[in-house]
Amino acid sequence: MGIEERKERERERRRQQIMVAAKRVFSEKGFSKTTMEDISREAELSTGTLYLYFKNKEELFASLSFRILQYLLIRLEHVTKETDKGPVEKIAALKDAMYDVYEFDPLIIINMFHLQSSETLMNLSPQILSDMKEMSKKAMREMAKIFQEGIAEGIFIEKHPHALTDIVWSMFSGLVLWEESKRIINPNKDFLKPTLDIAFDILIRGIKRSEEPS
Amino acid sequence: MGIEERKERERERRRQQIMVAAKRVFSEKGFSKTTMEDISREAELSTGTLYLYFKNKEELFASLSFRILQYLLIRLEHVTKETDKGPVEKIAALKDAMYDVYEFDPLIIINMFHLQSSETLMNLSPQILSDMKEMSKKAMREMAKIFQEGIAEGIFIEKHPHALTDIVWSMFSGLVLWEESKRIINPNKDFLKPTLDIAFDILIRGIKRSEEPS
DNA sequence: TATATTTATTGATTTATAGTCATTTAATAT
DNA sequence: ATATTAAATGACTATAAATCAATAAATATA
Repeated sequence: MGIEERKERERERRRQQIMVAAKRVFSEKGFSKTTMEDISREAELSTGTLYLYFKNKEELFASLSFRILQYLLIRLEHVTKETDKGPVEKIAALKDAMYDVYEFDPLIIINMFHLQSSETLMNLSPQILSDMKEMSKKAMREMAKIFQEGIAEGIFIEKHPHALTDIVWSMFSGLVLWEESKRIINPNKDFLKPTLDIAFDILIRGIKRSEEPS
Repeated sequence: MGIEERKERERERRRQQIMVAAKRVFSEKGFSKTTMEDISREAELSTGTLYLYFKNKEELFASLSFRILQYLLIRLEHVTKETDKGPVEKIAALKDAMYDVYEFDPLIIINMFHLQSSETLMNLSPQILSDMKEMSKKAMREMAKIFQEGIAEGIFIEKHPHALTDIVWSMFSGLVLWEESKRIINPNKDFLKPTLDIAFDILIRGIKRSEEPS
């Protein structure tokens, strides 16, 4: 029964081949200006074939986002595992992880945030949607750990860790999108890094319990 | 020369008529699922006419966003003018203003944030683009005033007011988008208000100078 | 090895919709 | 009453997503 397995491998290969081509084109042209024909040309396949592996354009794009989220999750798990770091340092590491992921492919990240909408998500197949849901749940849970730890240690004030996670994530995605749209007016200026630093400074100050004499 | 003036008024009327129809359809179906034909049917006009008043679908949508930003600006100006309030209270009022604007038409706001991307903005005519730019600059300047005041009074820590403004705006838009995309998975749960409250609590704590004995 | 069956791929075709433009209709000026 | 200008129309064009009947390739069967 080796044939079935090889076929499965080949199928996965082709899927990856399409994703590699798609990533190239999307990164260069952005989501809406990329056509399925562009991708099929880049992948040296016909348009029809793309639809054998991905339900539609959105789903193909979502698969790329999924890979990036996978990578982010690994980075986050690494951060929470570092036992030598305290919660405050872990939040700084969290920021770095997020920023690194952004830098890895800004355009895919930007578009990912744009497509993170009901209009788009509802076009995905239940399988992919549930995979994405699972992945982001895991990432959020990982981040929440840091806040839980800080609260447990009495370093952070008592707020729902999940709410804090939502805030961090929103702040990050919001800043990425806002700085990107500011760049249209001022193409040379990129304040993402410094603004993100300030945002995290404030966040840490804001959740830290005011030191009291012991 | 009264005819020219009347014509101008009529032209503006028709423009508004289209925008009213567009708002109805966009609010109901979202940006991408709305067709220009839908809007023209709702406005009881032909498709061609829409293009006499708006360069394209994005520009028609942007005009709706523009109106909302205008309304937000008025609210913000009101907040900064309230001399009886301190900077901290003004930030709370800022949050309320933002949330009210969101509640006025959530779908338009959500889509506005989604379309706040280079891909879309570059499709707008220079006129509209520069109007939008001007409007958001004004809104940002208004918000920055609050931070400047707080810093001048020694209540807030010394951070660039414009960076703080960017952070507040990003946090708001990020939360709106994130809570919306969470609603696809959990349609009945809406945590925007409480999470926004927590976010602003943390922000205020984070920018407040720690009280020192005088 | 030759033939049948299954699976993968193709690209021409269908479908949908944004945007255009020649024509018509209405308003105003002469 | 007629000419000119402006506004509106909707059939048409262009583009791109998605489909599907036809074809090619791979595998199983005799």
